[in-house]
Amino acid sequence: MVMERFLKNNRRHGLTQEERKALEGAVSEIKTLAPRKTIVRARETLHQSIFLVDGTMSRYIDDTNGVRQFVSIHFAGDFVDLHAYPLGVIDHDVATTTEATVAIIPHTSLGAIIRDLPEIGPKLWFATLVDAAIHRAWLFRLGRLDAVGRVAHFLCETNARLMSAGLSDGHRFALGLRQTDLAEICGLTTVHVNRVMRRLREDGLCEFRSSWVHIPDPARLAAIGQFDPQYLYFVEDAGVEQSACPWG
Amino acid sequence: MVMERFLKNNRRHGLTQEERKALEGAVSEIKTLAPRKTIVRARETLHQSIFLVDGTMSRYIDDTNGVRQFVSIHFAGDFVDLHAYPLGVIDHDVATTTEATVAIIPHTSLGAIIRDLPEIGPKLWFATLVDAAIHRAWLFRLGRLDAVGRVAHFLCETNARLMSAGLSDGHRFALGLRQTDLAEICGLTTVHVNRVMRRLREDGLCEFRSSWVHIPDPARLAAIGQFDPQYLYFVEDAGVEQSACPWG
DNA sequence: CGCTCGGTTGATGAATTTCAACAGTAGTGG
DNA sequence: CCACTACTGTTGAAATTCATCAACCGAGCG
Repeated sequence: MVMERFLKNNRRHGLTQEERKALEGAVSEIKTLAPRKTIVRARETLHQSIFLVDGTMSRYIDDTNGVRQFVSIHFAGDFVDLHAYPLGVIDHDVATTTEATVAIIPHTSLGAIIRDLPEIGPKLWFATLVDAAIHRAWLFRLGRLDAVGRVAHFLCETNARLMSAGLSDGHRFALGLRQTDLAEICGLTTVHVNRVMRRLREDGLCEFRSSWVHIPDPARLAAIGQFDPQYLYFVEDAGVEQSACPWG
Repeated sequence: MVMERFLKNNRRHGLTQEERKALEGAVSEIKTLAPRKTIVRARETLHQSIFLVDGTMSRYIDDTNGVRQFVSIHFAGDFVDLHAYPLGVIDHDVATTTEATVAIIPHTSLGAIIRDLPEIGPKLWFATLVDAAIHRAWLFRLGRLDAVGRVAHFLCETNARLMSAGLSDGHRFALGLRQTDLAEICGLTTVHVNRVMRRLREDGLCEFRSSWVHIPDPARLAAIGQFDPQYLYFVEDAGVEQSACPWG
């Protein structure tokens, strides 16, 4: 049951029972990682990828003064650095934020599975491209939203992703992030994030207390953050014609 | 010779002669597109992808007021929306910036090629993941650099990419972008980009004249933009051990 | 000539950072 | 139980960056 959440919500790219079994059979090790540890460093050549079973992890790039920019945040069910398989070398660091349970999958095993089950390759490809789509949404967030909008957008995205993983009821979820982390995600200072959080709290838009987040009115928060979950690719729009992708 | 530039600079993922021929044979149409036209809209289901033979194109997301954020810019040799093949539906708009010559490749043909030439799939996957790595660099740029740094970083990246495509000598290149475009790339206003350009000009770091860019001292500009081209994945570091990727 | 488009400049104000200090909470050891 | 420490959150004041608004310039072109 280690990978039951992987691609769970996608009709078109969901895994078959056989494919899921094969992936789980490829797990070489399951381990628990301490919180706030860097697991992989930029420029490393990787021979394995990390599937996140429980907890949260992040990917980030530090500037020359050590100021950090998160480029991704991952929850249970995410294949955190699957892109290291085709890329070989990685261009950013990977770390835990909370304590995390991870399944390690060697790239040699991945290669074997992809050869044996030709339909799984494009599904893995798809999974890495959803990460890219999320990158694009983050670009929009940083480039075009003000501080309140950025935080609101991130919280909406997180709520949507955690809902899809069964980890949010749509209004409330646990989140192992500090205000400092929000700052490093949203390209702001900690001080300013603190002011933004107060503003959201006073406006009844979001409570952020002791790692619990409560969103009374998700629609209103989404409006402020100009959030539209389409880029998360959870479900195909009903009635939309399928593309010609032979693996579709 | 339509696709000669594609993956040209990558030793590990470079195409074989046979693979290149197959891709070129899959081209259903070559056409010239007028500048500043939107070619694909977000949420469209695509049955073909665009390979850019000549000119420049962009991908962008508009906010609710129509203010634009570029998420990607493409030059000759880029497979602009190859990710539409696994994704099916696209999460952003695609447009020309200059007049552009493009080769259209139907997804059905792509599927056939990938079935026939099993080694090409991972190379295409790789190409889409380099785009994702560039997205991450853009996130760093928007999140952690000030206005001067952002513009400097973008110009360094563009110089590096155009050099790799044989379109820059390392100091000078043509660029069909206005200051307004730089603003939409860097998350700034046009007015502020103008002031940044003046500053760079006065400091002898960059001339930006009538679509020509001149960079007298790329190293100094790179320092200001904290630019490190590793994320472009042009060449593998010599001596770095290869990953276990069976397609490597 | 007058139009349009892209670039340029100045004045002003708002958003955000910076620096600095302090508060609350939990853990730890005496 | 208290003192001490460490960590996260909170607040204030000042400085800075960047956006906004408005005007003008200069080249290209009908």
